[in-house]
Amino acid sequence: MRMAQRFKRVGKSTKPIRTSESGINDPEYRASQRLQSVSTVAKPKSRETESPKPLSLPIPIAIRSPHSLDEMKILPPQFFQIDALDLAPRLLGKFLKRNDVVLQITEVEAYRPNDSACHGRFGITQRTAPVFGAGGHAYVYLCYGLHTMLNVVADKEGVGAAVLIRSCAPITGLSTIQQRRGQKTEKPLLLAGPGKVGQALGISKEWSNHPLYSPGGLEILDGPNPENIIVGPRVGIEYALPEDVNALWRFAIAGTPWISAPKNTLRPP
DNA sequence: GAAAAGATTAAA
DNA sequence: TTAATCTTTTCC
Repeated sequence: MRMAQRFKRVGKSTKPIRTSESGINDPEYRASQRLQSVSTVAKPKSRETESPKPLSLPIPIAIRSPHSLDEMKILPPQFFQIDALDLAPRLLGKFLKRNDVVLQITEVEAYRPNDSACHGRFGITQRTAPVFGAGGHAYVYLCYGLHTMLNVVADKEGVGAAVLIRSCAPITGLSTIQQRRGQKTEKPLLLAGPGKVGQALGISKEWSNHPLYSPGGLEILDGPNPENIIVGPRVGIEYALPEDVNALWRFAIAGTPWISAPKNTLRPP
């Protein structure tokens, strides 16, 4: 029943992704992004025999060397204080860190003001207050009475916007992740899905409003920008207005196996 | 106060 | 396909 509804509406819109206008104002941060960013321009097709699918995201240097993990920089508050639609794709490739566990963000969704799918649509309540706070905090809530969902609050204070972390790739602390998840696998079953991310990080709604830019607890560290991104309509929001259901506000790293279901609604922008 | 529904998951 | 499970929001 719900499955049928879920697949009924697949976004056919060709509306281009909104690109950053205001962007990040900190010049120092911009410089560092330039240095480490990988080209986002699609490579020209040299041969027709080439595989149509892009290869998996290259393994970040940080994965191989714990030493370089120590040098990874925590992202400043201003990184998050932009439109959720700009922030969402920028979070791809970044790292979530809690003690020994480090996850790389592979799939996200943007939720914004005047968005009938956003939890902020009823205004400030006890649960949603962090969504209206300054960008860079966590918004954590319980879904279906079972699952802990982690969002990154976006934009300025007073704006109700956030980015849902839907999937991650495990980087360090695999055994801790497996223990918390109750799964011994290393396959995407381990971390592809928003409830799984919250469980793997061992967080509860008590973590809502936690600052992600402060050392200690749960942090977001800088990471490489993905080569290519795929987009699609958001998942599980059939109750929303059609224009919001159809908006292509779900983003994922192209080629990564760490993507939640349904995958067939994602495609190049 | 009661009731419905939910940004889901794993197992059958 | 369905049960699990409980908080939030709405409606009477």
